[in-house]
Amino acid sequence: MRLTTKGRYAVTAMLDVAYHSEKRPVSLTDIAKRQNISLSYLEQLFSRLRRAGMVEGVRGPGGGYQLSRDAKLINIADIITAVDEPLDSTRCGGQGNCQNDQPCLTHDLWMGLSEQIRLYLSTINLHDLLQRKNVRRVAQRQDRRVKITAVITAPREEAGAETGG
Amino acid sequence: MRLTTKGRYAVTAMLDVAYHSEKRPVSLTDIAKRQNISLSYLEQLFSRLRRAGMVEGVRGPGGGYQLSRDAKLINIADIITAVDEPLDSTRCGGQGNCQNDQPCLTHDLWMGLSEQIRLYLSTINLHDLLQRKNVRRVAQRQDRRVKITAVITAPREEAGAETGG
DNA sequence: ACATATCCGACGAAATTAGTCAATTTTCTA
DNA sequence: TAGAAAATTGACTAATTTCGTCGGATATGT
Repeated sequence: MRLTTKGRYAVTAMLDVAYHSEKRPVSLTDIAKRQNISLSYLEQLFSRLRRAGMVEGVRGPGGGYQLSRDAKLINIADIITAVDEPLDSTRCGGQGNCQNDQPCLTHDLWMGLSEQIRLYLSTINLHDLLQRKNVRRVAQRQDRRVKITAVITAPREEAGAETGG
Repeated sequence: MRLTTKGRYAVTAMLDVAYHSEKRPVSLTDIAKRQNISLSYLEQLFSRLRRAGMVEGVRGPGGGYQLSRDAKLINIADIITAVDEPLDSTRCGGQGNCQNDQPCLTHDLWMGLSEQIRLYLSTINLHDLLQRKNVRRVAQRQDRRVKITAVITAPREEAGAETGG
């Protein structure tokens, strides 16, 4: 279980989808604005998330992504492993070939740690996260800051007060 | 608490010191051979470990490094934080400035995870690790494979069978 | 004196991560 | 049917980190 910013972005984006996709799919453009992640990078991430069966893409205007199953059934560990390359074998992680085809001195230690992390993150699912007060507060702040493109054919409005907080 | 190969190398090297330094200091050259870590990289790591007060360097022939306190009093979390830059502030780790001076959506989640990892690694010290059967077995295998420079003025021996496994 | 070995800092290559760009396909709406 | 919205794909680039090298300086045992 590797921990990189890639995985963190993925979890953040999935949380955004879980929070906003009850009525309609969530476009990556909206996620990009709210979460300050580049659209192109989100495309990469959701390509993997989709192939991992965690989200479904809906094409065309008004489309976007939505969870492919209940938020309670998607835990954080799943999301992270979905977007990170499974290069457990190259590093000391997978097999015990860390030192000339033999396990290195601390092989078991890192295996145990990896398992600990996985266990911890497996206990947390998207639904749980959304219940947390801090998460909801941040999500509401983001919604206020960013005018999304929810109404499809709405006339272009001059959204004032962009710079303010 | 970041987890990189740097930290893994440091823990491995410290474990090597703990295992071998009961009688005399352990030279970085020996660690390099046993653990397959480059001497120059070890110098970097031990520079930090020394400044963190975990090891003491002994100069001159027969010198090397030894633990500065009992192996029971050195835990894994300490070692890793000693060699890794404390760039918690730049990443989402330290303050809550992950998104425009505000905490990002998953800030608390990563803080909690970080704490979990730290707690887990704090419970393991070098002495504990050395008691593990797998660790001892690997250490003994390494000792057989590598002829160390224990005897200072020993005549140079042609150590054969280098390419094999 | 000399060899061993820590100590120190700067440098550079290789690997990995993060992010961009360009193009295609699908689907909705008019 | 045209046009726009949006997913989908893959190659490419930039930035960062890791890993390792080099050249020295200092200390110390024989």
